Amino acid sequence: MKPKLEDVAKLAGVSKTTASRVLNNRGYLSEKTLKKVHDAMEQLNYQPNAAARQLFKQKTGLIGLIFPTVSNPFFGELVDYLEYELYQRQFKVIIGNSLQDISKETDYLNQLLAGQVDGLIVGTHNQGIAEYKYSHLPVVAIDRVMNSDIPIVESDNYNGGVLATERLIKSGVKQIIHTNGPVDLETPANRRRLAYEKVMQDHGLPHNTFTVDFRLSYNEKKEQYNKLFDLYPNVEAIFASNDVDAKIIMTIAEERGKKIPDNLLVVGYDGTELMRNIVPELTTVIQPIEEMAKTAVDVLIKRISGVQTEPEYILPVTLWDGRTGIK
Amino acid sequence: MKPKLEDVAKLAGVSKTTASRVLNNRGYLSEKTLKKVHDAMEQLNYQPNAAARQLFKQKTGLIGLIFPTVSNPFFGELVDYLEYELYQRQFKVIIGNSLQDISKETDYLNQLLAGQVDGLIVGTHNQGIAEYKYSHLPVVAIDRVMNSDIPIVESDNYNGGVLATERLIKSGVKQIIHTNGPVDLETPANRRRLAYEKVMQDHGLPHNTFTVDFRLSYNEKKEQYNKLFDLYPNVEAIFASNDVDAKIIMTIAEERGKKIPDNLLVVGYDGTELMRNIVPELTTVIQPIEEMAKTAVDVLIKRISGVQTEPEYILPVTLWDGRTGIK
DNA sequence: TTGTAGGCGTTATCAG
DNA sequence: CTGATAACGCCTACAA
Repeated sequence: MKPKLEDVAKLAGVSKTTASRVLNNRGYLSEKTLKKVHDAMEQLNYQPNAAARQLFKQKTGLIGLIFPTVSNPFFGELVDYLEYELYQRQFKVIIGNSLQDISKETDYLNQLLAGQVDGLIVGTHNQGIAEYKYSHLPVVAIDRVMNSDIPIVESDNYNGGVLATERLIKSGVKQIIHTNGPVDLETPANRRRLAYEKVMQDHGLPHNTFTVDFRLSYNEKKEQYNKLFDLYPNVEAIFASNDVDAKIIMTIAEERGKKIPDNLLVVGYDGTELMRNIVPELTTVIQPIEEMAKTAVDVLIKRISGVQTEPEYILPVTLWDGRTGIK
Repeated sequence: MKPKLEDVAKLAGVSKTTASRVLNNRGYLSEKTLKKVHDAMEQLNYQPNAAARQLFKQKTGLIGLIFPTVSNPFFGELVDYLEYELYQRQFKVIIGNSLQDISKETDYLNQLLAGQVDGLIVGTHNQGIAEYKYSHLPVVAIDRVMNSDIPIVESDNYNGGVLATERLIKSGVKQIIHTNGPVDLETPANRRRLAYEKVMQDHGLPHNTFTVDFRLSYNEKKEQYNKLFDLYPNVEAIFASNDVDAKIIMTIAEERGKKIPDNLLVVGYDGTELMRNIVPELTTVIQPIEEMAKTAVDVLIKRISGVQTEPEYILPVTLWDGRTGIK
């Protein structure tokens, strides 16, 4: 059905080898055969078979991206930039969203490690993935601690925590709550919490972190955040773990009669282009998503080519100073 | 470096054939060899080579997804569901974001048509893609007209347009503007415009559609929407082409001193989970994203198995009745 | 400048 | 129950 190189060769009246040479511009070809072969390829609408090439070359031209879900704006934008950067370097991208299933990450890994991809960029929240160890596949982690062999690209979470907390303290509020994922997850995002705690302590203020699992549905999250307000009725400010949650918190606060920023200050985290454009009033910490993507791809390509890389790449964050973080 | 089946066979003291049988649970195996081979596989941490399999089987287990960008919540959620559905059926997913480049779509296509994938789900906004014709690859389009051979999965855009327009008219406003992409793009989304025009006419009201290209950056879009207000200073309501733009319009309106909903009604389109949760006040038309993804995958699988399919699948929309659409 | 032959790793057919 | 062999489509020594 689908033409192969041999068909092209036959039609052009040459050997497979010659046809292959034309296909890859290798060696010396006479103008005449060049044209013959090109014509034949066109006529048959020939496309070289990817699997055969991969088998021979021992590389696939594919990179696997494993992230919780592209329906979250942060990961959506990150994956978008990653795909863009990789495309520039002739790589295509296989994506796996691992949020729903804990087993799915492992499953993806096992399959991808089967020589299905030339490298992996990972930013999942699941844990205990021993599989990474067993592979010699180049891997880069984004905002996620895997193991000592795997380089991490991350934004400056500690400084982000400092910026957010200090912004809130400046308005003179005392009761500032931080929301974050489970502590036991070994992620650089935990440094935001450390920064928050340190800054609060330095100012002689009490710190309280309210834990909410990433994986919860929107309704479950709303329930949790309602509990936050029940638990801390006098809360004056919230430093949320991400912008989506920050906005949900704002809505709940308003439902409960709290005006923002008068009765409650809110600072988010991530600062995606989307959120900055549709909720510009939200004060937030901007992660340099494009830079993170670029760096991750650079590092991965280096690893693929066997070049040495650093264990950690920390990129600077900035504060988006909206109306919700100051009064 | 990486062990192959032959290494496993050698270690287990059997032939490649037997090892392959164990790997695929095919035919009769004695308990003893079964164990031997399994042990060997474990010991070597064997992973079958994907390219070799693909070459032999003539299928890749991959589906290509070509969409404008996953950083838009609608496409993000859609891709998320598509990936989920396809994973359930043992397919992995290659994604291509074609928004930035016009040539990128063509490029992706050509590469993917090279037997790199077993099927394609397409939802781009670019046009004039002749390549689809030349391939016998199973393709399904989402909300996009390709050519007569390619089935379309879409939500009921016409009814969506009716719901949105009628919602606005109910509040007694007269000057209702609709925003949409370029008319010349042959997309089912144009039916929203038709519905809007028809409903307005039926009510004896004037209709005006304001064209804004999808591909514009956020800043360019803001500029455009500012022009909208300059052009129609007395606008009373806007039926926007999507929720993100609707929210941007709301922000601009408020900057210009218009209170919503008192001085301006706004209805969006898409109704993603994200937007319904972070901007619940926005009245919008909900596209059944999950159903669309399921249907698209069903149809694609049918096509791959050579089963006949309908030319068009239209799924019902619903109205999300927020505070911005009524006064 | 062009052709022949063998191999990339897997699976299926056909004997045994 | 198990093993040899050919084939999937492409690419590159090596020969001519």
